[in-house]
Amino acid sequence: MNFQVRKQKILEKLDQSGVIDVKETAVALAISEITIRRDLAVLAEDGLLIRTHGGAMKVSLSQVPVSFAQKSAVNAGQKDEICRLAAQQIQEGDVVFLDCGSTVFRMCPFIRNMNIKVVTNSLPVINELMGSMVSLNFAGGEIDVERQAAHGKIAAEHFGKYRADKAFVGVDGISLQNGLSASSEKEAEITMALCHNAKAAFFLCDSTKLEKDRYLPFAPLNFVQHLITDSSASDELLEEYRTLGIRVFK
Amino acid sequence: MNFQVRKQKILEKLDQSGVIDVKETAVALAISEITIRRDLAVLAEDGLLIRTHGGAMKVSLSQVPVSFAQKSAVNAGQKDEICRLAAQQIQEGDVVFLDCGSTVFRMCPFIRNMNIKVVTNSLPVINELMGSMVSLNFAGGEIDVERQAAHGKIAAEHFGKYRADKAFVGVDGISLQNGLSASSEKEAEITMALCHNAKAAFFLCDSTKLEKDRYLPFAPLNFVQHLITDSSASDELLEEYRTLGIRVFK
DNA sequence: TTATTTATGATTATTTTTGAACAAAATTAA
DNA sequence: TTAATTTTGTTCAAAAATAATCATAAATAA
Repeated sequence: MNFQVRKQKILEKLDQSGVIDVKETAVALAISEITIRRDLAVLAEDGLLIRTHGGAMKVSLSQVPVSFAQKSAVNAGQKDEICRLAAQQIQEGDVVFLDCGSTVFRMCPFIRNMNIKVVTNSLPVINELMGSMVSLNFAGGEIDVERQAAHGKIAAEHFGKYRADKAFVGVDGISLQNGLSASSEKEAEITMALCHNAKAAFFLCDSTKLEKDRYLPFAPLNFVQHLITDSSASDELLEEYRTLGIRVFK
Repeated sequence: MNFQVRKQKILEKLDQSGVIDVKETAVALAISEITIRRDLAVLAEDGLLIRTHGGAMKVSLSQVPVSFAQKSAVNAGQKDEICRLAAQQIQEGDVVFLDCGSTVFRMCPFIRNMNIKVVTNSLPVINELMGSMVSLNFAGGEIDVERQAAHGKIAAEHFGKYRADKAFVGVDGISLQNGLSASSEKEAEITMALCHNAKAAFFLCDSTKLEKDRYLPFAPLNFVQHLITDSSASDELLEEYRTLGIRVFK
């Protein structure tokens, strides 16, 4: 086994477990420890890993986290439908707020080539739009690892510093009776911040979330101006929303 | 069997397994090793494969990673040395500012398992530390795609909202005569913002940047309290920095 | 045909890679 | 802290691979 093969195996193992051990690796690759050490020295010099006593640790260079991409694949068909509609509302030159939901994340492919400015608290959105035509602005603050987004007072305040033409927010729950509801205070706070500082707010809501209430109601239905949903939504129900003055896209 | 036929077989085998071995190939093609070597030399010359000691590998296997990772891998050995020293200055519970340079990025693996709070304007740092023990806070603002970081007034102000125990910033240039200098105003602005709001500022500077001036001087040398460099730095030079009251780590 | 070029193989010197031994350095345990 | 253990760096030797050189066989041209 030559160096090239060993290099592959070492990096592969490192990528899986994060750290490796000289002894274990020597046994695994059936080669002497001194050779493993020399290999690690070369790889460390190339910046592919960081040498530690007795082994090495990885420099994970995965720019786009995987977990979020997987989650956003749930109900992909319906979400894409909604996102296409949402993207159609955007015009060149717009300043757009995007929230950190998995639905809104899927708007990215549809707006990549638009000459617009996006302000968002979502790291996946930033990562996804990096290198696109879109000019980016991130709402700073404490990072919520699970949601991969900035939350809290500072993040909410950030949106207050800008004035957007349009805000696009995902909806956790909406009902005729109780209006908007969220599964966490963090979500609700950011949603309100986005909407207050945008000329128009578009609520993205796939049909499974219509007439669903979450534990925290945070805004009455008349707060909603534009609602975007998918083709599976019941027309009778949407008509009821329309009679309340909400513009519904489907 | 002529060269054309052998070439086909060699490339085919290489495509299947990724790497090949001179001896095996010689046996497989029933031809001498020296001829195989000559074949490989020709193919390597044409860029169809990469010659290794004892064989060859596919071109795709030797491909380098993405842009920021590439940059952070330059002088990786020296940078890691510096970063290890830098990480040793951090204590559990600290609030730490990290800037967006490629040197500071390499601190990440050393602080992953620390119970600290990191405030940074660097997206790679956030991505790298996501899912670690570290609590994260991103300095929002306009995103500079090239640097993969937030810059400008808003980002600088963000650091002003917090008080850090320690700030770690990369140095573009430093000299006894002209102090600190940067290659862009953006860099300088963020550096100053970090340092002003931290109890102690550590300047990370590999030995190649010592006594180098960049086009924009932005702070005198007495602004520097702590300087961290690598073992290649000249002791006589560092002594001069020390006599000026700077604490030098090496 | 013969002369010339080209491809291949064998031999040997050189270089590269690998492993072993042991002192130095770093880490861990006491 | 000091002592014990582990890991690493260094030096050297063996093994493997390569490059250089020359010789032979095959293909090509005159």
